[in-house]
Amino acid sequence: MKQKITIKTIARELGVSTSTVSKALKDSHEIGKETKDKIQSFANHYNYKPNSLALQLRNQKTKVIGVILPKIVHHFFSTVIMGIESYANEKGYHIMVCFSNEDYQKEVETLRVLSNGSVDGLIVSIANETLENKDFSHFIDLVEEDIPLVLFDRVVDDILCDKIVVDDVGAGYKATKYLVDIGCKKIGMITTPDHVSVGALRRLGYEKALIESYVKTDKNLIIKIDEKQDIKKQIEQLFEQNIDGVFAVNEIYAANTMRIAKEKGLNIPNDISIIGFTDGLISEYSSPSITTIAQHGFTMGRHAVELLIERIENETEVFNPKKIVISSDLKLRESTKPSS
Amino acid sequence: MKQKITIKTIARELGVSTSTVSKALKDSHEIGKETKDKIQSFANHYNYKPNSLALQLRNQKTKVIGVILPKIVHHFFSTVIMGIESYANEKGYHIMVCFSNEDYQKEVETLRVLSNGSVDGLIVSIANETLENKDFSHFIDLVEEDIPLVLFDRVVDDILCDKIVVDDVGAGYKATKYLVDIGCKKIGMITTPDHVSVGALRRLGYEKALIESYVKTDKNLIIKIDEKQDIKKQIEQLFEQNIDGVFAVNEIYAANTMRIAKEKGLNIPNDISIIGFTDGLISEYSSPSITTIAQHGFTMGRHAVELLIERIENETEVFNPKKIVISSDLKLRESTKPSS
DNA sequence: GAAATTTACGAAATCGGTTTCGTGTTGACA
DNA sequence: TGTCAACACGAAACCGATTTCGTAAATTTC
Repeated sequence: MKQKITIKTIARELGVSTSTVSKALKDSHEIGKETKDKIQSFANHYNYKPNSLALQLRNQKTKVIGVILPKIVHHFFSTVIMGIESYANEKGYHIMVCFSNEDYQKEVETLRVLSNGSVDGLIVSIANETLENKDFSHFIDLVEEDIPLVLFDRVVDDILCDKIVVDDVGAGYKATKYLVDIGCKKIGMITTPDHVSVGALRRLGYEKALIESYVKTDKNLIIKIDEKQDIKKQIEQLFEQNIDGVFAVNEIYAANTMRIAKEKGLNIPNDISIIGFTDGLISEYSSPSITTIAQHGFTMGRHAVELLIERIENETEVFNPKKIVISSDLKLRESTKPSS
Repeated sequence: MKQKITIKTIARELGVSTSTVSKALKDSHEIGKETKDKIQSFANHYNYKPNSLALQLRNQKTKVIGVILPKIVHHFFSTVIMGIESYANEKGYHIMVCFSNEDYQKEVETLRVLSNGSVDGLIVSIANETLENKDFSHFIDLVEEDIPLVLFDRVVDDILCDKIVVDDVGAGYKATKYLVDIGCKKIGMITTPDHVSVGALRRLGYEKALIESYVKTDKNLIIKIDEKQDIKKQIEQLFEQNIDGVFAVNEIYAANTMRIAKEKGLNIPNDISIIGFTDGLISEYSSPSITTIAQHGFTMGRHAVELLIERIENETEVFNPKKIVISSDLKLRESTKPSS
């Protein structure tokens, strides 16, 4: 290993003290011009870089933001990361990305490890298993330790911290309303189990739209996907009923639905209209392309990190959790009839 | 900010020295049972966590691996990250993820910042702009500083470090050969500009397969996509010729090709067979689903981090760069005729 | 020319741990 | 009873920076 050059090396080599070196490198007026020049050119020549660990320890901050996601192979989360990283970088922060893999234990462990000083704050979207357990003590502890925390997308109210969510109810409403407006009479919904808050909220929007339109809501039209089972089989049940519209809470479900519809010989969008969630590559490139709710992941990421950095840098501020709701848009494509 | 509890706090509170506390917490035999119990239960009660920065400074290692990617909204890179994170975690490492956004300047800057001691080593896939510039001095400097570095996917030989690549030539060959075998007579290729090594290598495989099959290679059949221009328009040129097979170097190009073919009223796979690259969600969910080369991103990530950790932990070992080639598979789907 | 000020630098504390080495107290043994 | 080892703990150095404070020497001021 090549000898790393530190302030001490420079001091020894040039016969001055470390304080002098430190000051010279920051162009302090305390140091004479000659000495300064000598030190600076030496440092330059040997490509001296201050050890960031030492600085972090001294300043008691790392300029690192921890990000914990349930998974990454998912267009929405990828875009959120982009948003986080982009603004964080502007502000001189870096991000440390970890995955809970939807696993409670791994989430707890990751939180524990990251909260020992390696990061200045955390941005988290909660794992499915945790939402199911309803055990949020690891987050509550974090908040009590005054470690800045921002939750996004999958959030729970019990945790006192800033939150960024999409307007899930509104999105569900918008999608369903559109299906009603283009003439769908029997609209199915493909969603997650109830414990996943976003699924539940989108369903509320769905029901609200139906009620408003005097369409009878029917429990059999709502499929709650268990991801541990075969997804296609579960969706197929929906087709036993005579549906002419489907609202799915993510693009995988939407794509699967479309595939099944085709296999059954249905024409999209004439026989059945489909709306998905997440404006990802699948929706864009499948054929027909899928009408979808755009979640603006990049914007969410930016807002999340903005709030977090605000908390990190103004610790003194009285705590008063904010909740930012990002509105979502319906992006019309080919899987729905035009509204005319 | 709540008072953070340190070894010093414990020492003061319990009337012992910091060395005693430190030793007691690691169950050293030097400390008497009573004192140990007292200290341990105190630490436990107040939920003491050793400050990781202090440890990192002392041990001169961070247990963090830096990962720099050109972009993330891309199935292949997402899976690589998963692979890296998974094995890194097993080994007690965390990953710090940054993006170059295909930008030379940002790559240089990121490398500079991460190489000041914040990470023990780096895993990088080179930005397009850098490949175009052919300026790799920032990487070469890194290697000279003895900072462990592993390149993957987009690599260059000038940099003396471990590398993980897919068998791009073999993959191009495999895909093209398959198209020939199912009877395609005029096979187009949609690739990247030459400076992107992976594109160039896959093209070599393509040409090799054609030559072997005594098919004339034709420059007009090869489209090099400029991502700054409209992709579809560039691909459409290919259709001015009478092609009956296409090999695209990623799934976006493949999906676009398929879309254009459909618009032109061609039947897939009967009129034209299409093979893509990257076994991502688009290939899986588009219809027809796309036959593709599976790159095994997860495996690549694992191999990369395995090599890196090996380098980090056995610094003394004589340097002798390894290059691991991951073989790729042709995953048959609906966009190609069966080989029968 | 003595006092006051400025200049230019060094010593030492600090961040939060670990680790080496030293030392006072015990107990065992001859 | 004197010697020596074992035991239990503390002092201090160290990792690599920053920063406060102190102080010789040079310069200015009256």
